[in-house]
Amino acid sequence: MENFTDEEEAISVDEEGFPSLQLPSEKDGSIEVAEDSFASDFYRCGTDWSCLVETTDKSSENHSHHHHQKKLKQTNLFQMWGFNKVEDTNVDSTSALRSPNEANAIYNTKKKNNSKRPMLGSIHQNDKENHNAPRLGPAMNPRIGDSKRRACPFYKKIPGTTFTVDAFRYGLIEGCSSYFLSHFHYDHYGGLSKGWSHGPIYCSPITARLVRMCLLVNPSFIRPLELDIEYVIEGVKVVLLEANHCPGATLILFHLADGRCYLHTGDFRASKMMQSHPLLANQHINVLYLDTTYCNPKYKFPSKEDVLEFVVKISRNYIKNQPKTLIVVGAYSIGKECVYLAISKALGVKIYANASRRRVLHSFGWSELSGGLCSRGEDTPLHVLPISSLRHETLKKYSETYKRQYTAVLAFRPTGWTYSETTGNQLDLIKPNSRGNITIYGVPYSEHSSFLELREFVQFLKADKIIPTVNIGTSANRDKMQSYFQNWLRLKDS
DNA sequence: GCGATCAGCT
DNA sequence: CACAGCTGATCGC
Repeated sequence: MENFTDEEEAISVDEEGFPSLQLPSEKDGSIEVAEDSFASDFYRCGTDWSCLVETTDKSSENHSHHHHQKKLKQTNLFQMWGFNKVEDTNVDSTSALRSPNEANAIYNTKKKNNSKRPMLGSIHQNDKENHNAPRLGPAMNPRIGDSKRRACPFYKKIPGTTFTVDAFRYGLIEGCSSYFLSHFHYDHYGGLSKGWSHGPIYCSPITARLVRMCLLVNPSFIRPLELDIEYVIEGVKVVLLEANHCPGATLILFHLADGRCYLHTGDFRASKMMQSHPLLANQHINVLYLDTTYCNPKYKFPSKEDVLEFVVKISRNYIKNQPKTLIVVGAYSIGKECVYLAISKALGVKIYANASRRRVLHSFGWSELSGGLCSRGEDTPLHVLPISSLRHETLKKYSETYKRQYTAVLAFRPTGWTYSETTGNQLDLIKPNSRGNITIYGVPYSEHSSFLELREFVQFLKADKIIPTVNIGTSANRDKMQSYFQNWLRLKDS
């Protein structure tokens, strides 16, 4: 995922998504720092971004620099970049006029699968970066000139190339001739639709199929790349690697002609397998664009295998005690298939999913999964439902349909993580939410790296520079993450 | 009228 | 908390 949640001080940026440089021009009034020199300075520096302060600007960081060093490093840096508090005079004037959204969605029984919605109900309509971070101000959400369109943020652009990653919601990006898509989740493909015409889209074969099937993008723009194969695109060697996230998700490795090497993780869950991958094992990485979703020590969760084992164990127990139990697994779009597949295999039952979901699941070309699907809910006690319907009321209503066959409902909500200080790694401490004959388990089946997995990956890769791509909405978060990276690499080296 | 985008919410 | 959206309202065309 990629989102910004916290508030951010208002910051100004240029049209490239780089923070705008508004240096006090005491020399001659003209700012001579060209955009690319700024960009290259940015990318040249290591994980210690503060080196930019010294090399580029000395005037704006003179006072109180020495005592609060740690705290002010990035603050000063961002100040240097023009990340100053500025008045947000450019507020979208129309937004103030909009009537407040009453959001009174009590019970909407209207059916919604009849329209041309691409896949599991409606899948492309909203935009997380937009609404979760509108107060980022123009910072990471820059707008181009007066228009309402945001500019592509700098960390989605691969320096030294004409490539961007997961940057479809910015219209035509100047200087971008190839658009990479790391995986098929809304917050990454947002902006892609039938009318896309801004350039070729490079992605894995599975993602390519989904882009065509679900978004109806013109196939002439879709360029599937096999995993683990080196392609040369505009003089840059590119390889997609398995990301261990959702089906079709990839890491993207860029080998520039000048020898520089960049790795973009998209969304991923770091694993030991990645460390033995021949293309990563002995590869010096200059810049790592890192999925930092759980880059905080409070996020400790078990391996996928442990969670699957737990889910299977619970399912078996329920069936044993209550043979007439309907098992429901929640899922949104793609991802977490293993949860219901594991139950299906353990209990020897088929998996029911609605037609649109089946279409998507079949498109993976994963025969084990395809073979386990069935199209009639009456034929199996294992159902996949949208995660939004995993609530007591909804499940109760749903089970009414099958009341002849089932007297109880056991539901699993693989929420990525279920936070509980005490639970931690110990799955057995997970308490289900039960009401009547409906039981809902939240299980920490994550498709992002845990804090420790992230640390291990970073220490393995030893990239010169790390650019986090998630939770970067506040300078406090950015500072915190950079200091983790520094510690991880310092302790490892010395 | 349609697709895209918005705020609010989970 | 924050996963990866969902929903209804509104905007631009």
